[in-house]
Amino acid sequence: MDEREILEKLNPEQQDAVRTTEGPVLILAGAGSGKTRVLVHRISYLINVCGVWPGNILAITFTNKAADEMRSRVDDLIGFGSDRIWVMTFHAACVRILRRHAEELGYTRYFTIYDTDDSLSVMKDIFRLKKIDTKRIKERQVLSMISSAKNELISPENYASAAGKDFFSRQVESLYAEYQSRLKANNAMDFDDLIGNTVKLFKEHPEVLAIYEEKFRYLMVDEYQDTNTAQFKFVSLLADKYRNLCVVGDDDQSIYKFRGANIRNILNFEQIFPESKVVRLEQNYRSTGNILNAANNVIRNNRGRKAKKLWTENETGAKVRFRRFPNSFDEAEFVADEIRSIVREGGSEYRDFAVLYRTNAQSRLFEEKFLLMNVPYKLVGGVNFYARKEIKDLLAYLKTTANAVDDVASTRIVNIPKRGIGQTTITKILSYAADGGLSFYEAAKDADRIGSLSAATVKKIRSFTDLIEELKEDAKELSVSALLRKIVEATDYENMLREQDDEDVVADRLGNIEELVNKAIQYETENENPSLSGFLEEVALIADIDSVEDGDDRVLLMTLHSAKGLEFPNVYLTGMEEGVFPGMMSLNAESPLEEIEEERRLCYVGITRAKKRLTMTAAGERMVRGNVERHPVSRFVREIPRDMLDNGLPESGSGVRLKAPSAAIPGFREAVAAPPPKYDNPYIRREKKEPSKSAPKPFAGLDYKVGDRVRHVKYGTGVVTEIREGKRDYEVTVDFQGWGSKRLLAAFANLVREE
DNA sequence: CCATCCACGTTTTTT
DNA sequence: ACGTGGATGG
Repeated sequence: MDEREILEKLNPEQQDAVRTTEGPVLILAGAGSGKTRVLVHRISYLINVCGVWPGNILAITFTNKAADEMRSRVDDLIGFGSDRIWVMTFHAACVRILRRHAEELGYTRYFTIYDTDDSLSVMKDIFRLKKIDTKRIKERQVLSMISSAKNELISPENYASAAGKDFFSRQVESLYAEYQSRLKANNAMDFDDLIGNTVKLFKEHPEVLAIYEEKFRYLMVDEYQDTNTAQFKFVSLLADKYRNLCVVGDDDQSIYKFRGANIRNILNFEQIFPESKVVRLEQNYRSTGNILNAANNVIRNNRGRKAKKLWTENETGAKVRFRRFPNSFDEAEFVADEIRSIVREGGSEYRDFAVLYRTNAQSRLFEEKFLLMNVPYKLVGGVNFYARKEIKDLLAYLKTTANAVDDVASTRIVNIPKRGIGQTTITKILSYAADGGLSFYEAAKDADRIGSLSAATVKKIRSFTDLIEELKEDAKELSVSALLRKIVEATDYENMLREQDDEDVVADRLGNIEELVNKAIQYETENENPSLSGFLEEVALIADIDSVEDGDDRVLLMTLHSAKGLEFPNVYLTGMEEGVFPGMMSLNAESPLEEIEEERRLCYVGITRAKKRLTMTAAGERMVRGNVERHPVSRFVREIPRDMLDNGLPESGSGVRLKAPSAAIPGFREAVAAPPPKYDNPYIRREKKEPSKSAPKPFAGLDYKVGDRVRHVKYGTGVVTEIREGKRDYEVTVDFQGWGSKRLLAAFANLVREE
């Protein structure tokens, strides 16, 4: 592939970005402006035109999915030698470096990676030991402070000087120190350590840094706006010598401040690298004109951003739609129902749709309606697959087998299945371990030397250590998947599940286990030298979004955060309400202005996911943590000029004809026409009136009313308890004898009034 | 040591 | 509404 071929499919700015190979480059890439395309072509240009050796290139992303995508596009474009390029996430790259140099930092190369759950159990242990009252500080709170410190490269030693000398900071400081020493004793690193320890390695061992700065002469960082201080340091250390650092990002899509992302990394790039060149990619190839306009109108309300304006040559397309429903059930039903009808009409597939929301908790309603309406969906996020109990149990067995020093893993499973080893015994073993400088597992093997344990208890412990010893032997010959099967069998895991869970839960968990075995098999076939620790590593760094495959035809349900980097023909942006999105946390924050700007960027990300059609929805009422809340329409909706929105109000000659006046339900569909918002108090309840339930009045087109007895073909007879106006039909709630309360759509239910 | 029941707090977002 | 963790009793 020659220069002309590489450049011919790129616009002038993209070409500029690709051809600027030397020195620091900042590529400001708006949403949908083809930044992955630029990165991939730039790699190809480096190799084919500049003659760079593929092994000298490091391309960093945040998610495995992004890395996989870039890898496969690079493979397609380059072919030979492309496997020598490092295309991976920050975490994966750091792990790879750390494995090689773990000894320099006092770890072994078999160190384990702790997820947040593991960190939590370590911290709980520390709290127990130090007898800290969880009423005053919570483990999670301390962990998040530690995490922020690590993101800023603040070590336990200099924590106090950074945070202050008050009692609280002192306490966190000592907890941080204790936490860190435990991780080290367990030969474990948490996510933040992976970055932080690599930076530490580079700083303390210049000879190691020399290897990698020599190796990675060309660095590329995707989603640069999301880098934190530690990641920035990692990159700048590597780039310091040759200065061929190309970062790609969009300050308007910075949405990870909460986990330490430092937006100044991108805003100040030109100050930090004065000789840098800036390339702006502002042509959008993804969305229609209307969608892009909406996005521009929302994001322009933010201060402190790099000036830019996306434009497109794409068609204007349909107006962005906004619909407001009486409650969140109706909202979910509308979305499910509409997707189903559109797909049934033909021309679209389920995979063309995504439903986005602010928090994972909002997914449930959609799941229920989708299930009910037989719309295939895939839920992304929520409880991570690898965070499920059964998976963590089995992984803990694997971890104990691979790295017997990992106390978190071994204490987790010492009594799974029940072996009669309780907290008291564990504490005794742990204190023996502490005295002798041993790990929990080593101490357990010495059980007969622990005076305070009875002979019966020693025997129970023996049954555990014998099993682990056996597994260690097996691990030498068996594949990971075979080892997993062996563990399931030896622990009689299936029967254990049956004893403690309901039938359907058991089926679910067994399915998950089977899936884990499949992952292992997949790992074995995809890797040249599969190993137990290799598998554990891969599994530790995986996120839920990574499992989204193009193959299956389903609607995707996910948070706005998970959606970053993806695109869909049709997008539903749901829960557009003050207090939901922007979330109440941002509204009540110390510096709401800043936080709301972050929410607005999130909204911008959401809008720009849509290619053809964007629908925003809101609910007048929704359940939040068990109680009903009423929220006004999100300010983000109002930031889109009214004439650019299709708000569903009957216009001349178009719109849905309502069977009953919409005024029957206050606030319904009136949002856009409502008076301007009062920004100072988003919680004003502007809709005080409840739909009157006292006097059941007949609804047009129905021959029954609340209180009537009706007959249903499947459920028999029941009493109508509620009738509500849905999007295109009435929603009737009926209390059936023997079936309980059911919510039905009048048109489908065919209810007949009983005399 | 274990099973069961109740109270509590929890929720942004994720590598 | 839900899950966790603590208290209680077996």
